[in-house]
Amino acid sequence: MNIGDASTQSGLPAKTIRYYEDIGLVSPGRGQNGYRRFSDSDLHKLAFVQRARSLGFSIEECRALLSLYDDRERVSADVKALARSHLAQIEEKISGLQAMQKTLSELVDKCHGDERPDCPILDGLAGVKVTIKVTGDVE
Amino acid sequence: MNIGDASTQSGLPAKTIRYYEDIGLVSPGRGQNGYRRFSDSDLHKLAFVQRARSLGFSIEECRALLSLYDDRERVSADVKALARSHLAQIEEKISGLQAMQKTLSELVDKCHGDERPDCPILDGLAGVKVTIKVTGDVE
DNA sequence: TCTTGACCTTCCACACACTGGAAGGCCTAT
DNA sequence: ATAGGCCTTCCAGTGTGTGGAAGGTCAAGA
Repeated sequence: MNIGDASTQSGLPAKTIRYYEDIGLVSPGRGQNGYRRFSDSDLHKLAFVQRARSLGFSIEECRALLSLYDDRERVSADVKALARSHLAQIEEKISGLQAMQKTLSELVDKCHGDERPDCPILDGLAGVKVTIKVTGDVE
Repeated sequence: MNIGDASTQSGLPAKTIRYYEDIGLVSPGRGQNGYRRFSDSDLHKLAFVQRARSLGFSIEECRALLSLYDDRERVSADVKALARSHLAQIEEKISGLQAMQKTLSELVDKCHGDERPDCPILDGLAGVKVTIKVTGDVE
């Protein structure tokens, strides 16, 4: 199977597959014409990596997962530990993004968004403390 | 003010400040000795960018925000549109990460995580449909 | 047989936003 | 005079691909 078909079947761009070979994630054979030949096992690995990447695992984590996958002596505790650590990273990222979302949506809500230059978003970014506007007399 | 103090006051590493000058986000003057000299206005810009970056705005978005900040003729609608578009990107990222979190935590929950090689996480990555184990007779 | 077009190859450069380090100049205090 | 801490520039690397150029190969049709 040539790279085009491997690409179709794994859902990975041919360029990406070549890159994965470059960094040693897969090692397809070569035909006499120099074309890469992908075995079923190569294809499985590509699909495996595709799924792991889509769950946000880094390339190095994919490499570790692949070697666990290949290892019949593996202990599932190792896999679980890797997955949990990645899960924790995902959760941290979510928290960070939610904090951004909160701050930013508060600023966006305060901005009237009309033709005037006055803008709480820019004020917020400039470090101006946004004060609550009080209507009424102040002593 | 030299770069070290600008770094302390803006919360940005000196390296990053040099990089920001490289790409034209700030343009500090120079002293006779060749050292960068940061004015209050430079410092404001650095702090502005620091805050915008911490809200996840890209460098190009920061550049746009800075130029809106500098522009007395700006309309707040432009700022709001930029912020909203960024907010939408953040929310998309959150959704993507939450989907990963869901899938991954389901797999992690299924994995007993002991000394045996058997592992639903690897099975999931390999594309094995995880089936519900039914106890009892099957006809 | 020749041509066309789709496929494949390698190699180089770019994207983002820094970060590290080397080599060397400058400034202040002892 | 020397030490150290600051500053300068320049080069290279991070991670994960993506784009494009230049050129080889293959199968089908005229």
